[in-house]
Amino acid sequence: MKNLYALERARREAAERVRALGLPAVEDDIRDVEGEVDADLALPVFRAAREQGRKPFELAVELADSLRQGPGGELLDLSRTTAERGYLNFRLDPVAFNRAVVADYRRNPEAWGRSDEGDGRTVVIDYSSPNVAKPFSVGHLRSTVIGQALHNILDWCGWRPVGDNHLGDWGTQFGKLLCAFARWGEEEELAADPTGYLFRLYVRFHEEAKQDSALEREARDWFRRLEIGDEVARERWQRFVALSRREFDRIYELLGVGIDYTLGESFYEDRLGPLVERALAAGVARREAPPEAAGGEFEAGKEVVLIPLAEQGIETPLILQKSDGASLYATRELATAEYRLERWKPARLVYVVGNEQELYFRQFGAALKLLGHDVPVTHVNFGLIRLPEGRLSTRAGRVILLEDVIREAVGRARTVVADREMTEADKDELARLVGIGAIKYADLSQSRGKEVVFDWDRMLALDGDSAPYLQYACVRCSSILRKAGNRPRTDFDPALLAQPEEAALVRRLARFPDAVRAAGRSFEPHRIAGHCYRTARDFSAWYAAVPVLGAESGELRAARLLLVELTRATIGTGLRLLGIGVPERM
RNA sequence: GCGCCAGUAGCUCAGAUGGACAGAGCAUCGGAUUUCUAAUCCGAUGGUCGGGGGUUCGAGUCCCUCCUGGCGCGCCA
Repeated sequence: MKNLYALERARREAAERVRALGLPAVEDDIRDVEGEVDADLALPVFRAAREQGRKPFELAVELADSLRQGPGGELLDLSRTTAERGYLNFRLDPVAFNRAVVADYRRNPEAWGRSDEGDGRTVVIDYSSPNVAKPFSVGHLRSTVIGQALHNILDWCGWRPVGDNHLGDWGTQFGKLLCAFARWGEEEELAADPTGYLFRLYVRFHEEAKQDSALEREARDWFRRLEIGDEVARERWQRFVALSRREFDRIYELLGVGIDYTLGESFYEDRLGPLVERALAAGVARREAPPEAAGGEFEAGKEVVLIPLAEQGIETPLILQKSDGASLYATRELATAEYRLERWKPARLVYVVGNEQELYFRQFGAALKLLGHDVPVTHVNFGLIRLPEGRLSTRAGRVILLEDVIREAVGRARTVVADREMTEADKDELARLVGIGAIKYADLSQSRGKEVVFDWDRMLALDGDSAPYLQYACVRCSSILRKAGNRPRTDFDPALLAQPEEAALVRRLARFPDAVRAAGRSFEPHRIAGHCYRTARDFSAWYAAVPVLGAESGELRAARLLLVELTRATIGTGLRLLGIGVPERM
């Protein structure tokens, strides 16, 4: 038996009542109403009217009349049902609704907003996935922050999420790095500043390769040596990976991100050959000489292994093996997917990867299906972060280091906090929560798909629609509850919450479970961010208008204290789902 | 050339499945603090939703077309 939240029950009730009058209304047809319309829930009857050959206006009036005269409702005050311009407008019964919302929360305060949509099914989420030997830039931030939020959200929606950090620790770029290191590498410099130095080598490689075409060939050969297990290549590669991972771990620590598994591309190395053979044997893949145009750097006449996808409506085939026998990103991805399917038996695979890989993921999904795996693949895409002067490019050395952003954000927050009455250590901790929260919120509060032009002031906003605004609302709640002794009374009637500002706040809070579900279904964390922001706004308005601790009666005070607690639970949970922490004081 | 994404207030963005007069933040202007934290609240100014057609009782949302920007299109990841 599912526990439905108050708003769902109200919608169901409205739909049932309408169905009882002979109209095929579904729960989803009932809309939440907000703003100046004089209603809480509404049903447009235009379609039904058309099917019955009636005028919408008349039908709505007739329905409203019947409902008004019919039996009373549970959560709806049917006596106040009205019709207006083709809409059937419902009113909640404020007494019953307030009680229901409070009861929903009290049933299990720790699980407020949870649902069982996922039904315990497993979903593997591939996110963060930075490349070894490259600095962690703000570009990787999006995948990391969105992925972690989705992990939390899907968990709250009843899924069993498995996060997998698919480290870019294999591929041609390592050939380049090994080549560069063999030519110009200095052990002392590597020891002094591992990732910085590797990055400089990588940039230098690309600069010199413009002049010297031999370098590209040399790099490919180094990667080939790595793949066949050459000892020098192996040893150096292992060191590069270890040094980078240490660096990444430090950044995840700073961000407060913890990913369930970190299995790099190299982990799947021994599955690549068999995968290609199997694809060939099954007739899914075939050998083919690449078109002349793409030749040049490769030996003419040699064949690649590819999966043709024209029948799937994709003109570009997916190449599994280069003409020199080396593997590709796609080969490793397919092997990775098979491993994940075997190990975790997921009902869905999710990839938090940038927009630019849209075509690739269509190819990947089609190829996976051809290989006999029927699991749905979701590409959770997001827009590139770019600078006003152009896109970020590791090769061109045009990067913004995440660490610099963090330092700047925490620094700005620290300035605001400077004159607070608290210990220096508490100020540091607070600045960290606020600064990092601001960075994450800037990313998670807007829809994923859009390109982002990097702007310090916008990313690090500390007022308005920002993380600190939400954190502040929570802190005010905590402060009130602390002063009330943190011991909530339960002997009051939630129906006492009848001021306009608190009625609005209760309705807002009641929508939280919907917001979480919507975020989970669409893989869009910003739906939760938006809801939390609106909640904080409603709370702040209420806070300014209505006294809590100084309420006229003990019972009213208790009721309002519960509203404060519920607000904190809502915004606090929302922020936690987004991976943003909340301080005790600000 | 083909494909994907985007174009909403001066700036940055919300507007899921088409629904009631298009909403926020910032900026600008004007107010609020002997009372639970002013990182706050209240109010005002500000939009032919890129242009043009179409479908519909109803379009920011769907279809067509054009314009602008970004990205992608067999041996990078």
